Amino acid sequence: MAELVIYNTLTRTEEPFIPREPGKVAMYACGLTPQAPAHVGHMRGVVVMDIVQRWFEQLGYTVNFVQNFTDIDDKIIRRANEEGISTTEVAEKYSKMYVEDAEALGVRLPRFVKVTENMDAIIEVVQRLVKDGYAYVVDGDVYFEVNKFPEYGKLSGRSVEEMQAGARIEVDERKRNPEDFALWKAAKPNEPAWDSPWGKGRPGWHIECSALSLKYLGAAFDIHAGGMDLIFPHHENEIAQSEAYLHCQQPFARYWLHWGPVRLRQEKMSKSTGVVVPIRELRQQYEPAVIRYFLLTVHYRTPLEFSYERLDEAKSALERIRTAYQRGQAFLREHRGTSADPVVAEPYVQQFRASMNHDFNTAQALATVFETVHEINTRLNTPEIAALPKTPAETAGLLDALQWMMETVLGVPLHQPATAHSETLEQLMQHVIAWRQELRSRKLYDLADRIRDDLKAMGILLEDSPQGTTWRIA
RNA sequence: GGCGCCGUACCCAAGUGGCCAAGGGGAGGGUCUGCAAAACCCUUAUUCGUGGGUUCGAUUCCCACCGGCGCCUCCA
Repeated sequence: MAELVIYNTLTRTEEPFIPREPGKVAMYACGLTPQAPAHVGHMRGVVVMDIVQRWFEQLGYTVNFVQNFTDIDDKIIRRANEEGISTTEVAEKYSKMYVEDAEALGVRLPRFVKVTENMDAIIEVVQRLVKDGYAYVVDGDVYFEVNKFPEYGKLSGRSVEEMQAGARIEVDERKRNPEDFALWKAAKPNEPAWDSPWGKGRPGWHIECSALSLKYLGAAFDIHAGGMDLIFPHHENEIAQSEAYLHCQQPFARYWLHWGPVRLRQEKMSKSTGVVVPIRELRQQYEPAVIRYFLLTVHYRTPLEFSYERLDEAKSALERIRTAYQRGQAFLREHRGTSADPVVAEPYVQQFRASMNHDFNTAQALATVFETVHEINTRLNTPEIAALPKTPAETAGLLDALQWMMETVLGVPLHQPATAHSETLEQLMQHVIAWRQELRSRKLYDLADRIRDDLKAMGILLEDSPQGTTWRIA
């Protein structure tokens, strides 16, 4: 289990993964503020974490994966006012959409935790920070005092002096230092508020992730993940307040994993700029498996440029994999009862494992997938090899390996979603194919070709081969 | 201005101090086939932004420059 290497933002190096507790992985990812439909950038994080979870499971770990919903904050309040519904309704509406989108992409859901259901835990952390002198109260607000935490800046690699030099933000006069950040905000009139020792109010953005992750995972948990744009200030602040809370006796989290941004037309996809492709819309245009495949074609830390050309490429590439898998299955149906021989597949599996163990390198792992595909195609394509007695067993082994790589690890289905009328449609197609075959045997090729062209226009592809005609939906 | 990342073929994209610099998409040629599709074979980087340095040897390490991006403000 020790062969996994993870890039840790905290040390800026690749480190062997050593769990806090043998056989177990505790991980936390910063979720989103549910106030708008999720876009492709959000889904990248979701898919990356799903892959991470799946790979840990393949390595034999039991994974405890927690993700938060920031279900109360300024933007949710604004949204609630715009839509004329309550903040709870806003949060529920968009959380639900997010979960649906994630599930559509084949993601196994983490344990979701909400800020509004964990106020006690949050207040408890703030209280202790005030008591221990790391935080101070001003007019019902509570601020964390950055100067009290000497290691501030260790994640993002900047010093407090540098930040002051480059500060562009307006300084709140009530703060002792410009970098101090809010742990608790006093309620303004007509805002949702919770009781606290400092009066009615609600938590600051950073404190919730600290409180929730510590509550559900405990100190020094294994992996804290998020988008790269969260490194500063969000994660930097989380470390400061959490380690202060832990009296600097233990680290907050041990490995910091950050995925790269998704860009659109050379700009980061972001709600605030409006440069977004909502995943909802994209799902209308592309099968979720294609979207997921597209997200895996690049290493998770590399920025990913979104484009429809890339998605079309992903579609073609995935089709190549699926075609090989389906051909292989058809071949095996002619050789019922063969048990899989894993020997031929073994080198591919090993290579795939090595890629995944090297910081979850899915882009590299996909190269191995294609080598496996090539191996399968060659066997089926070469009559002398296909006729060998051992070929069915070896092919079965290769198909098992392919399925394991694609479906079990990468979570990309090898079958397209079944159509609603598949039973009827299948019967109909068999008739169409038979009639067309009749035309072909009478050499009425223009009629046969017209049928094929018409079906193609409908999105149904006919493929003739010496073994007969097959059909599939494009 | 500060911190950090990146620049590999027509496009996307892995990667390593020295074995032919993965893989995908696209394009061209060939095999099979009535044709098409799929698949297979061949071709598409004597070279990894530019210029120096370290080294027996660098695309890979160091420095400078050019170009692109992220963060420094809410952000996945």
